Amino acid sequence: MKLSRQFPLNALHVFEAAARLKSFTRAGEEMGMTQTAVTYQIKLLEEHLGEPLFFRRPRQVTLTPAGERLAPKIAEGFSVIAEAIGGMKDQSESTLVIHTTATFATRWLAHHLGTFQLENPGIAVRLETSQDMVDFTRAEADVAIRSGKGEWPGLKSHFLMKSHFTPMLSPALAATIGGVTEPADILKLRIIDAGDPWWPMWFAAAGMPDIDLKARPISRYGAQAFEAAAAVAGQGVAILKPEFYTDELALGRLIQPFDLLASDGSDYWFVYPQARRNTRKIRAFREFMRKSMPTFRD
Amino acid sequence: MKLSRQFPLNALHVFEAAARLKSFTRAGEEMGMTQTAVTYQIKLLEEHLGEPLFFRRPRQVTLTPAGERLAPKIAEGFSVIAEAIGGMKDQSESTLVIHTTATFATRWLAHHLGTFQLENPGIAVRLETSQDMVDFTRAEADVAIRSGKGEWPGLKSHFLMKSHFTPMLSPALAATIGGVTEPADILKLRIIDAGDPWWPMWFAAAGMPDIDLKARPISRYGAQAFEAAAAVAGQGVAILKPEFYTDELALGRLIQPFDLLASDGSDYWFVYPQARRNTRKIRAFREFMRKSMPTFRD
DNA sequence: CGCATGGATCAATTCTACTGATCCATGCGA
DNA sequence: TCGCATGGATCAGTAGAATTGATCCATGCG
Repeated sequence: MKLSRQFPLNALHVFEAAARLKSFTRAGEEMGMTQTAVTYQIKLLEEHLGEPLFFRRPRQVTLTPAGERLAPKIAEGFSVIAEAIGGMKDQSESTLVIHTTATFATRWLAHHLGTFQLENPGIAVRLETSQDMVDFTRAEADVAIRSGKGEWPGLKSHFLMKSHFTPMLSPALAATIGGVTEPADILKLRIIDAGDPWWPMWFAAAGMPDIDLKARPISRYGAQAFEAAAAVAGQGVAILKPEFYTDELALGRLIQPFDLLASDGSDYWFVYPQARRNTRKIRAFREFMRKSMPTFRD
Repeated sequence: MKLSRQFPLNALHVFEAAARLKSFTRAGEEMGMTQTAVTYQIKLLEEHLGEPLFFRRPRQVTLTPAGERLAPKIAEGFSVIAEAIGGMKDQSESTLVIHTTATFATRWLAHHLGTFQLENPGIAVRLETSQDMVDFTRAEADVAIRSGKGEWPGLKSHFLMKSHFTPMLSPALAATIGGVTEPADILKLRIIDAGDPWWPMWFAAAGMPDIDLKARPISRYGAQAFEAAAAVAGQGVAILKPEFYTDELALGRLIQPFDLLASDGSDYWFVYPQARRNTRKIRAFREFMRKSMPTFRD
C-alpha cells in the first residue's frame, strides 16, 4: 500500500485532531485554524476516501464506523512521525560542527572553546580544519570561521577581526644581527616561507614595494601555525597575525619589531547558513563568539 | 511530541520518496511532479527543521547524517498511515448498506438481491427499511431506493420506475359479488386501508373524483406489503403497485380488475451521495440495478 | 573534449487552503 | 415554552503556497 501523491495529508492531520476532540471547532482551535477550515479539510478527506468519516449531527459530530476504525491508526502514524522529528531535533542540537583553519583553531579556538563547553554542557563540539572554505551544501558543517570579504550568498556572516600581519621572530635570532630596527634588517635573515604572498604586501606597506623574495629558497609550511613554530625555534622570520601570538610575545618567545601591520583586504568572519540562524546550537555559539571576540559585529 | 499545524507534511512525503530513491528527479516521477517541485519541497522541509537533509553533490544527492536517521522512521510512519487507509478501504468496500421501504425490499429486492450477491461475493449486503427518506449525512447508508421527485441536493439519482397503482384483490373475493367489472364495483367490497391517499387519486383517474372513503373504517397497515398480504387473504381490496405483484397475479392469488393506473406524481429512484459514486461497491450495485431494472435511467 | 545527467534558480501561473460573514438546527436554561 | 448559546454548513473572496517550464551549472563518462 502506497499513498498517492495527491493524498491530502494535511486533511488527515486535521482529521486526527477532530477525531480525538470530537469537535471541528475545538480541532480548529488546536490546529490554529477556523472551524470553517476544518469542515473543508474533513470534507476533502472524505471525498478522497469516498466515504464519510463523521456523522453530522446538530451541535456535534460523531465518527462513522469507518472513521472510528481509521482514527487510532492515523494517530499512531502521526505519532511515529512526530517522534522521529522530535528525536532528530534533539540529536542534531547536540553536536556542533565547526569548520575553520588549523591556525584559527590552534591559536584562538583552543584557548576559548573550553568556556563555550562549560556554558553549554549539552552540546558536543567537533572541530574540522581545512584550508578551503567549507561548502555548507556538501559537508556536514554547522558554522565556519574563515577569512574573506564577508560576502557569501545564502550565508550570514559576522565580522570577527581584521586579517592583518607583521613580521615576527625570536629575540635570539634578532640578536644575531644586533637587533631588528628597520624593515631592511629583515632581509639579512632567513625568511620562513618566502613564497607567502603576505611578504610583498607588508614590504609595500613599509615603503619597499620592489622587494622580491622569489630568489630566496621557498619552503611552504602551509599554515601560519607551523611558520610560527619555526619562528619560535629561531629558524627565521615569519609573517604572522599578532593577535594570534599575544602569549608568545608576552613570554618573550617571539618579538614584533614593527608596529606596522599590512592587510590583504580580507578579514576573519564567522559564518553559517542563513536558514539555520535560529537553531539552538548555532544561536548558542553565536552568543559565545559575540562575548569572546571584542571586535565581533552583527 | 506533537506536530505543529504548519508542519509541511507533503514535503515530508516527498522527502520519504527522495530519500528512498536517492534522487530528486526520480522522486518527482514517482510522486507525479517535476524535479523542480521536489527541490522546492525538500528545501521547505529543511527550512522547517533548520537542518539540511541532503548533501547536494553534482549529479546526485546524498542524505546527511540527520537525513539518514530521519528517513526510515518517516517511511515507517507513512507506511502505518497507508496501511490504515488501505485497510479501511478494504473494509468499507465489503459491506453495502441499502436503505429502502419495506415494500420495495420484500417485493423487489428480495427477488433480485441473490443475483447481486452471486456476482459480488466480496460484498456483504445489509438492508435497512424505514418509512422516511434516509439522511446520508446522519445514518450509515451507502445507497437508498425511495419514491419522490428525483431531486435531492448532493445526491445522484437514477430513475427506476413510475410509482403508479391500481386496485387488486383476490379472485375469491371478486367472485362474492359476481366479479369486478367497473370501478364502482369496488365500493361494494371492503377497502383495505381506506385512508390511503392513493384511493381518491385512482378514483379520480377513473372518472369518479367525488368518492369519499373517509366514512369507511380505516385501518392503516403502514406498508403496501402488508395491505397486499391482507388482499391475498381475501380481506378486501388493496391499492397496489402491480409491478410488485406480478407473481401473485401469475399464481392467481390476486387479480387486477382494471388496466387503469393512477399516479401521485412521485416515482421510484435509486440514490446515493454524489461524492461516493465511484466507490467499488456503489458502482457494482449501480450496474446491478441497471441490468435488473428495465426502466433504469442514468 | 563534448555530451548526457541531475540539480538549482527564476519568473510566471494555477489553484488550494483559509477566512469572515452568515445561516441553520438543536439542546438547554429560565 | 421561548430565547439564547452552541456547533456545524455554506458561500464568496483572497493570500500565498505549490508547481511548472525554461534555463543554467557542474560534473562524470565515453
